[in-house]
Amino acid sequence: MSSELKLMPKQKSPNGQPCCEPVVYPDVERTQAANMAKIAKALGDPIRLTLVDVLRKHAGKVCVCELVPLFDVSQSTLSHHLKKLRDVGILDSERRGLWAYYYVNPEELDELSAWLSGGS
Amino acid sequence: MSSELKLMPKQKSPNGQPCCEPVVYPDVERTQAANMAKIAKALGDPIRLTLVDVLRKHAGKVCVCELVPLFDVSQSTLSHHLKKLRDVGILDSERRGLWAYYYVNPEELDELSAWLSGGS
DNA sequence: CGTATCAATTGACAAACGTCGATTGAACTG
DNA sequence: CAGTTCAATCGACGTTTGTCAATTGATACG
Repeated sequence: MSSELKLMPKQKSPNGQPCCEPVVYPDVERTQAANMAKIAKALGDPIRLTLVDVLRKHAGKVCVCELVPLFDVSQSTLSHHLKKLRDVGILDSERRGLWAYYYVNPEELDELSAWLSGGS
Repeated sequence: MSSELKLMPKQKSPNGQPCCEPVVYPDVERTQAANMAKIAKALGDPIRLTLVDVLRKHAGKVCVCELVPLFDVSQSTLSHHLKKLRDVGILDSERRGLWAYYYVNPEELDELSAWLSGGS
């Protein structure tokens, strides 16, 4: 987990032909890249991606007790995945009595979404 | 790494109030979710995300020898990241003599991109 | 031929991950 | 109060990850 950037290739030419013409450089900032990678990583599990999908489509806040039976994993495992999504900011939660309700923070997906859509 | 889906919460009501009104269910198919999670996971590292960014912006095929000096990691580590991106189909490569050239398979990002953009 | 260069592979290692069962803590019920 | 229920946390486990140095394989040069 790092991504320090340098610049400029060396491009030795054995027979005179260069390996390539133009010099290449990154276009996203290091901090942008790190943030988007963090979001992508959180989405990089089928259960977590499905959780985000369910919560996004639902638009309201959804009780954990409704989410657990959707998956074939234990309650503690699902809680772990919810925590992971909350840790990176994709989800937020709210407690009401015994129950906990989760919902999506849509803005948190915007940067990655924009980048993926080809826009710089 | 699994994500088997069931259906229907149980929704016991201690005092008569249900924990929530509507029943929730996943909207993406299991195989879609698995595929998108695979792509997201591959993008879940700052170096790999930056590699995709560089190659996407560049539009032509880029020599590995130009990519290595952009990052503060060893040549073998970068090769490992490139392989990972190629394994999930985001990148393809082509050998010309001593050099190897990588380029983006843009369609491979479309499904995740569309999902992230709010479209089902 | 022997040497040099680029990129992929191997082997090692610590860190992070996904999963579970068991426990804990909080809040409601009777 | 004692008992129940929901969700979070803990402790353990096997697997995967990111990294490096060293090696290998392929190709080019003299």
